[in-house]
Amino acid sequence: MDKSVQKITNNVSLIASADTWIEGLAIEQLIKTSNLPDMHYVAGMPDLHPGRGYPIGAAFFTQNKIYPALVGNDIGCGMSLWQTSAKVSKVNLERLAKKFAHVEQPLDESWSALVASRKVEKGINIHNYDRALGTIGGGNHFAEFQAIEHIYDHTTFDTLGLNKKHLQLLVHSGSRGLGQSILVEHIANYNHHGLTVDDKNFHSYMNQHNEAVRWAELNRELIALRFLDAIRANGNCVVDINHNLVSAKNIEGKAGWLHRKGATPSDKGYVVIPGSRGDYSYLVKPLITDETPTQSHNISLFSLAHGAGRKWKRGECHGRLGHKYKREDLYRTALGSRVVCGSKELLYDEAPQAYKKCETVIQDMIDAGLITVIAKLRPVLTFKTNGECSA
DNA sequence: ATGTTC
Repeated sequence: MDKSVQKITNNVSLIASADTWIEGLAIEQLIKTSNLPDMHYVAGMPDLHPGRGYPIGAAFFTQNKIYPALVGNDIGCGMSLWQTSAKVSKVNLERLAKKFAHVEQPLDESWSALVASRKVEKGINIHNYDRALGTIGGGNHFAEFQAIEHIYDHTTFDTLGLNKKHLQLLVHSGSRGLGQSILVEHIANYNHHGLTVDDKNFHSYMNQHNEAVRWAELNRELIALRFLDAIRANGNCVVDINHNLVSAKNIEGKAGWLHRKGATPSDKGYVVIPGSRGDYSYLVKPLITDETPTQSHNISLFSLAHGAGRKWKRGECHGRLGHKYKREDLYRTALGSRVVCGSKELLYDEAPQAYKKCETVIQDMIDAGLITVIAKLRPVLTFKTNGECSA
């Protein structure tokens, strides 16, 4: 257990074994962030990598203020896993790949009634970003059909309503332009100083943030429904978990605010930790929950990795891979899956080579006593974008 | 990450 938990400073821990690659700049950013006023604990996950000033793949605990810049622009970004009714045995990859011509367009009128009622049910009153609702976006966002590669815990697998004969659908997306607009407005007023809990705008930010989280959840739901519709299947949501958000939390008896930036909550039930498009994803059971005796909640801050973690920066991947792989080489992966990605830059930026092997990240969390694995999922078809310009 | 880049 101890070999996968590094104590970086007095209040900074890192969930990673000594041989897991973590970029030096990411550690520097982690330490720098731990020195912000009112920062009590910081925990880096094994997928930690550098971001713009603050690291990605980490959780931050404050007591009397929040830092919207730590959450970032993609408020509510997360992962949802759906069990579909589509049979794995009937998959024809090339036929499947052609079914998603329309999924980046705004939802048409046939969705209006559903969208309107779901917005009311989720308490979403904002309408400015309706055109983006139900769309994946760019960057590392995707929708991926998967198949079960191996089941480690059959009881839990069955209890969750999963079926290995049928495809799963994993959706990674967030709050699109809505979250971005909330962060931009906040930074314009407060720069990176954060908001104290008694600031007149504290509740206003939190209300906007919470609405963006619900908007992102609805976005993933609509993306999943539209991908299911495209293949004429139906499905059920098995897990949905946000990894970019700030929420109230008690840590070691202290009431405060837990920021997660690319950090999956361990106190919200089962979660999926996705690998790159050429790697397995893992359905896992978090072990540090509100029921766990308080031995060391500040070590992982009720958080887990949100993926395999970037190894290479965005923008440098084409240069690193271009001489070895032509564009056509990247539409299939080593696991036999198919990739739909009309954007050349995204095709390279999100290549499997740009990410760490997910198994090392999973193993670090197992060794740290944070998770057990329920099932391993294999990518079948990853959808990024159809067109060059929409990414 | 981003109704997408001046």
